[in-house]
Formats: sequence, C-alpha cells, structure tokens
Amino acid sequence: MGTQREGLMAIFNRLYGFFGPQHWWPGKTPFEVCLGAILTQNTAWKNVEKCIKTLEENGLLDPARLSALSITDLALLIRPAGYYNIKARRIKSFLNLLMEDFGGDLEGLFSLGPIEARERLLSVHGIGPETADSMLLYAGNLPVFVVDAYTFRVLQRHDLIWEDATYNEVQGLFERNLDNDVKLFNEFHALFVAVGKNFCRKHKPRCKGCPLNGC
DNA sequence: TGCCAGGCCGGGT
DNA sequence: ACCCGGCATGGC
Repeated sequence: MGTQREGLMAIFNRLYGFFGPQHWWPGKTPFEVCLGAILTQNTAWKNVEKCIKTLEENGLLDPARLSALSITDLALLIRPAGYYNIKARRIKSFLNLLMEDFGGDLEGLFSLGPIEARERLLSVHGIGPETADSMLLYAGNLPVFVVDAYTFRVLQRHDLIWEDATYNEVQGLFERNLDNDVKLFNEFHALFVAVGKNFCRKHKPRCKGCPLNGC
C-alpha cells in the first residue's frame, strides 16, 4: 500500500489539479495577515474583509498606530468580524507582544525561527495553534503546517485520521511525511480551505463534483 | 430562516 | 485530560 506521504501528496495533487494555485494568504502585508488570522477565528472571511478595509481606510494597518487605539475603539472598528470585544482584546495582546518585545517589527519575531516564534505567539492570550501557525506560515514564510476545521473534516471523511485526532497529531502527520517546504505548506492548507468551503461543509456536504472522490 | 463560518478560553467534570 | 458553553456579525 502507499505510504502516508504518497497518500497526502495524492490529495494535494488532486486538489491542486482541480482548484489550481490559491495565492494565499489573501492579504498584502505580513501585519495585515496577522490581524486577519485573529479576525477570522471561527468567522467567515467575508466578514473579515470589511474590517481590514476599514482599518486600511483609517491608516491603521500599522502596529504603532493600531496599538494607540483603546480596546473599545478597536472593537467598534472590527464589529463585522463578530466576537468583536474578545477579538479587540486579542489583537491588543498581540500588539503588546509585538511592540514591547520586538519594537513593532514582525521580522524580529519571525527571525527567532518556527519553534521559538511559535512559543512566543502561543503565549499570547487569544492566540492558539491555528492562529499562530497561520501567522508563521503566511506572514513569516516559515515551514509550519496549518491545520484547521476543514483539514480535520476532510481527513476524517477520508478515514485518514481518527475522530479524536488532536491538532498537533494532524500537524505532525504533514510535517513528518512531507518536505517542510513553505510553498507546499502554503498551497496545501489553502487548498483544504477551498475544498472545505465548496464541498465539505458541516452538515450538508455538497459532494457533487468533489475532486476528492466524495466527502 | 436558521445554521454556520479558516478558534480560543475558562469552568466544570 | 476532556467536554461544553460563551463569544457575535453577516451570508447563503
């Protein structure tokens, strides 16, 4: 039988052949990517776009300027993302780390490398594994595999993981078996989101035409 | 119209 | 170590 590596690459190749390159993350600057990573927690990306646009129009896509805002002012600006009170605090906590420990320079954080930088991010209240890994991969260009709800759902429906698999276990599956290549990890996660959004939705999987042979 | 979205935390077993 | 409720807007 095929190796896990071959199984994973088969999925990748099918998704890539179907959807093509995804050009992720859908954000321009690394800082914008980091904000988006927090704003999109359990939230549709569409809602996040409004917030990013508002922030940009107000010249606030900048660590120093954004950290000058109060939590309540920030919350008002990110209302469309939902959970806006919580997310305003989470963004504040992230900005505190960035400003106090790295002088507002994301490169200072990422230059610590994936292990150290991940630890620092996870120490921030409101940043969990997926949010941290999204920042590391898509803002920092570090070889970290991002696992999300779609990844779990797709792998489970294809019996590639147990139902009780943890984040770290699934991440390890990819990082152990694949080349730790930023470009591959970038594309792979984006493709999971693409197939998840289009075919493997929660209670009504629209499997018709799914490139993975049904969900 | 309800259900769900690219999570995470805190309190209870 | 799990399990579950809370957080909230907007789109399909």
